[in-house]
Amino acid sequence: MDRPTMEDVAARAGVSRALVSLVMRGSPKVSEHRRAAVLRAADELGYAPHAMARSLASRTSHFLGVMVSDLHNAFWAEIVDGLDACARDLGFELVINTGGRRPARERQALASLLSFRPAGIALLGPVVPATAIAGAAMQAPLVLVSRSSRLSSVDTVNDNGQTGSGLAVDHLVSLGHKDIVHIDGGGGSQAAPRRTGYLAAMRRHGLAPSVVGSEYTDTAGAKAVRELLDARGHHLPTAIVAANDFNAIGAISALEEAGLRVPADVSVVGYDNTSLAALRHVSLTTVDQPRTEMGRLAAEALIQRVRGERTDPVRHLLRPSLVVRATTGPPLRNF
Amino acid sequence: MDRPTMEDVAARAGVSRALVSLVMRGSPKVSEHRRAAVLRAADELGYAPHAMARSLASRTSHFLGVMVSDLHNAFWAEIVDGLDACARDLGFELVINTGGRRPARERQALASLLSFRPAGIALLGPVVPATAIAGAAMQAPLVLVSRSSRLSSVDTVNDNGQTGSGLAVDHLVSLGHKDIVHIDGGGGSQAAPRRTGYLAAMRRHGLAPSVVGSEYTDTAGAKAVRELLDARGHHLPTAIVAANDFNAIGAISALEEAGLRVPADVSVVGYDNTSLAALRHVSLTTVDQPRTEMGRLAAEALIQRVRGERTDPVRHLLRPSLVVRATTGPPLRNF
DNA sequence: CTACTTTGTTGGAGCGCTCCAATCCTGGTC
DNA sequence: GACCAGGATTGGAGCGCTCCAACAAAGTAG
Repeated sequence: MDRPTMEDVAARAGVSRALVSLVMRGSPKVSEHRRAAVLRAADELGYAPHAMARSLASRTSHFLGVMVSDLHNAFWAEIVDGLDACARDLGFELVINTGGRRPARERQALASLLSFRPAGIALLGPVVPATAIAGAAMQAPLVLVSRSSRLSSVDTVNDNGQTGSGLAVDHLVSLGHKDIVHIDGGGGSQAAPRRTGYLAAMRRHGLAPSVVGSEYTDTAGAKAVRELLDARGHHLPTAIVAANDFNAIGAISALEEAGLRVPADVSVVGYDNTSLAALRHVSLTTVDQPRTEMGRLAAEALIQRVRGERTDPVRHLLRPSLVVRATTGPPLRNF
Repeated sequence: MDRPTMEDVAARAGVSRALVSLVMRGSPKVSEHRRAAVLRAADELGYAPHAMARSLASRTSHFLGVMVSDLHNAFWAEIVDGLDACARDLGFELVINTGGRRPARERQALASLLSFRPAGIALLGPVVPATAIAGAAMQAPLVLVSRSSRLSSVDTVNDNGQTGSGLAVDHLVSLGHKDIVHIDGGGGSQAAPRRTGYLAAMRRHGLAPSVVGSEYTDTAGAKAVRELLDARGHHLPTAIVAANDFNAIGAISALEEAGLRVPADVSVVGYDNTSLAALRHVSLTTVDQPRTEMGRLAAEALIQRVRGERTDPVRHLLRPSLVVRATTGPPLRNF
């Protein structure tokens, strides 16, 4: 398992170690003759550069550290796709980590990422305190996805949750709904703007808003609906704007268990357009965040900073869009 | 962004660089007095060790490279959980990568992981050719999850797909089903043993097997059912053993669209027990792989090799279990 | 034919750390 | 008070690489 070094390659090719280094970095100032010899020697020896030694010596690195808050949620996978595509185009690799949405573990994960001295750091939906982010931002260029910050040293990429819930409400109103309830995401990330957007849209349409507290899980969604059923009796709303897709699916289950049909009796809109929503069995009307684009913008922002092309912070606020599927329709009853 | 080095800490604490190194590595042979001084200096300077320099100098590393074939599939997230928990216990960190199920990209991802000289490598459901795996195994201890290998230098962790499908068939037979169809996963990983297990179980029960070719997606599952409907007309099977959960959900949608009820008309069993299956709206009877355990065993096997405690390959073949939910029941009709 | 570029190549220093042999202290012992 | 064992501390070499100044070789111009 003792892998060959540049020295070995150099010896075999009959050149100096520095020349091998030049070849490995694709320098143009190497004669074709020598380049071929070095490449052949490297190949014969099974030589592959040592990334650590390289970045130690050059005091730069060509990879970005990415901390994904939750590997279980495929939502982040598409952000990573965008991040990866863009980073790759610009000559960077991705090194991923996770903190499992637990602040203490995320802190460790962040420290571990930092200990590799990446060119930059992307935090996807982190739950660590702002001070930890500020600390990390002092060590490397940093971009935040799905979380905002006022620090001038960090860039952020978010979708406009306010606009998103607005789209959901507008859609329902245009179908003829008037009694629309919002099941909210509690303290979850982005729950606040979604709630605000719902309230603003209802006000804009001259309708009375109604918010039920909940969380980003399907069981919480089901629970919220059951509470709604208990509280409102037969005066159920005709439509629900759920906190996110999981929550929406829980809500739908509870509605169906109560003998109500979706969308005939109650229309439901989710948020996030997870792969779940697209399943034909679910076919959820939902708000889509341009995830790949978000990842791409995050990588771009990060690399601009890495290259020193920009020092002012960038705040991307992307426009979500509505994906209409089978869980919304005109209200068929009038309680 | 010029971070402090050991030299800086040493200067501030009034000791030598070597002593700082000892403190950082938690050596017992440092006086409490000095240790405290070093720690304080490090804290004041915001010093954090440079993982690369450390592993370059020590020629060992304390992290494991993990290539996840597909970040979109939460299945792997739980394997990573197990891997992470065990690795952490034994003093290792995880560095994650992905190749998006594309052989070329996975190759790159593997090379990139290797270039960091990790202590070991875990490949989760890789689709790269066996030769690439053999090559990687020469560079670092390697464990394969959800993929088998005959190489004596690599360890493997798999669930017993054959047993798994057998459990599904047994369950259905015990409910009274006789006409049980298997929708298979085509060339997908683990599709073959699942098919074999189905065939063996049907034979064991003296029933006639019937396999429909398909893939690991919900649209493929739906398509397979529609083909079944077309081909069999009113002679539909009373139960289906699907390739995996996604496939099962597609199958259920297609059945429902055709006016059939699940499980009243047709029972459906999935495979993998993804978080999807547990959603109350889905509530799919499925075969569970002990994922966390698989991750744990993978980490354990890897670290044993890293430590040189073992050179013989280990082949873990875990016993899956059946999770009965709402998509299976006794057959209510006799076509 | 000498002086000056240009192009290709090289040795050496050094990145931040670990590891080892050598050194420096203590306190205990006779 | 000299001696020693043992622990605590240190300088130096070196990990595999990059970078730079220096240099050799081959043109190019005067």
